[in-house]
Amino acid sequence: MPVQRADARRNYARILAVAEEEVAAHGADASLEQIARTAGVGSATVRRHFPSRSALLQAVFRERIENLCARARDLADAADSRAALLEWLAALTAYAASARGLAAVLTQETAGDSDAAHVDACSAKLTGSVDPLLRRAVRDGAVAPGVTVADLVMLVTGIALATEHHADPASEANRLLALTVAGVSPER
Amino acid sequence: MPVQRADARRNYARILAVAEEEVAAHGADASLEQIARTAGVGSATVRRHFPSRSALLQAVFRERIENLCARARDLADAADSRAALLEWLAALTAYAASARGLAAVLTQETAGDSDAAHVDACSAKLTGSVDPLLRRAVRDGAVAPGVTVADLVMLVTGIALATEHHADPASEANRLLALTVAGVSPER
DNA sequence: TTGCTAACTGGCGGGGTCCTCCGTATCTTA
DNA sequence: TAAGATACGGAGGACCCCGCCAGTTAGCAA
Repeated sequence: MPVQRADARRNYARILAVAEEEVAAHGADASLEQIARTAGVGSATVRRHFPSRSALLQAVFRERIENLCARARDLADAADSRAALLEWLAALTAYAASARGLAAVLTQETAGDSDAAHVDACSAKLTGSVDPLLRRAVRDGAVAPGVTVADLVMLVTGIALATEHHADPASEANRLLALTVAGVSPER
Repeated sequence: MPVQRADARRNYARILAVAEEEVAAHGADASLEQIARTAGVGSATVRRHFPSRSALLQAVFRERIENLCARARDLADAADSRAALLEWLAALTAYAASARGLAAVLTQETAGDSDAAHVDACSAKLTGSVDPLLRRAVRDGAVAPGVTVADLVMLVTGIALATEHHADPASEANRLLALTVAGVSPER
């Protein structure tokens, strides 16, 4: 691949910018057609750059995911491993609850769907960055062994999905996260 | 309304039966058009009996919901209130994970959506039946006060939604439920 | 039994989306 | 600047949801 053509790069950027707004406004099932129209390109061009809907969503949320990864790395050597993990979970929850569609991407991803072959899969990055955080928490006895990053991500995205239609998603998601962390009915 | 006409009742039943299969096969966003075709009625007839998609889903899952309610009532005076609640949660999880679409209905419902005016809203029934169970668990100190049935339902439906695309939804949902019950990182 | 009437029905058309194909415009490189 | 590779976008097919409307039918009354 002898580098991408200049106009292709331009269009890619345009589409991505429009898609961000559109997804923010209409959630994960925003109209690709509408995005193409607003971006002033043909619908085929959108499909060319983003073969599937989830590919587009992935690109849209890439930056946010990166932020979360960076956050995880920052927290990796905090004094209190449990607090660090919880803080990160809160951040993830806030993102997932506010950015409609992020949860949808992560569920498909985490579930190991069709185009998981996509190199820079969001969840893969997340897993890589958060794993140290989780490992420390497990080592310190704050989290039961056997719990994986994927588990945590699924729980949070589940919460985000379930609260999506709620009146106040963010605060409800927080409530549920707290409940999940503390346990609905822990032994003893 | 001088009672429903006989043919209307017949069609209602036909549509419902077909819808059950179709939803089981294609999840919550099965094609209404397809349902109409298979049932041998016009698409308008489907719409007439079930004004919204969620109305149809509600009807489809009404029976299952009733089962869950009955289960809750049976468990209401079990010896161990905690075990009873957990057993019920497991049942709910199993239902939500196996019946694609049930989770979707419950999330919309629990979130207090548009047509919540619908008299026999699924979640309303659930709440009514399960509340005693939860109250006892709270009284016995197994569950923190302030936790509502809606919270529990949202958690479980969230888990179901998040695991929907997973390879083995049922077992994964179970894992996550156990984790949620025990707490990801309970204090002490 | 025989109308009558209101409830019920099904098809049609409009608007929208997704997806694919293919002739054409544009960029890159020599 | 000319040739070739690359990307573009519109047309068209398939599907779906939705509202409307004229025809049909079930159930009530005489």
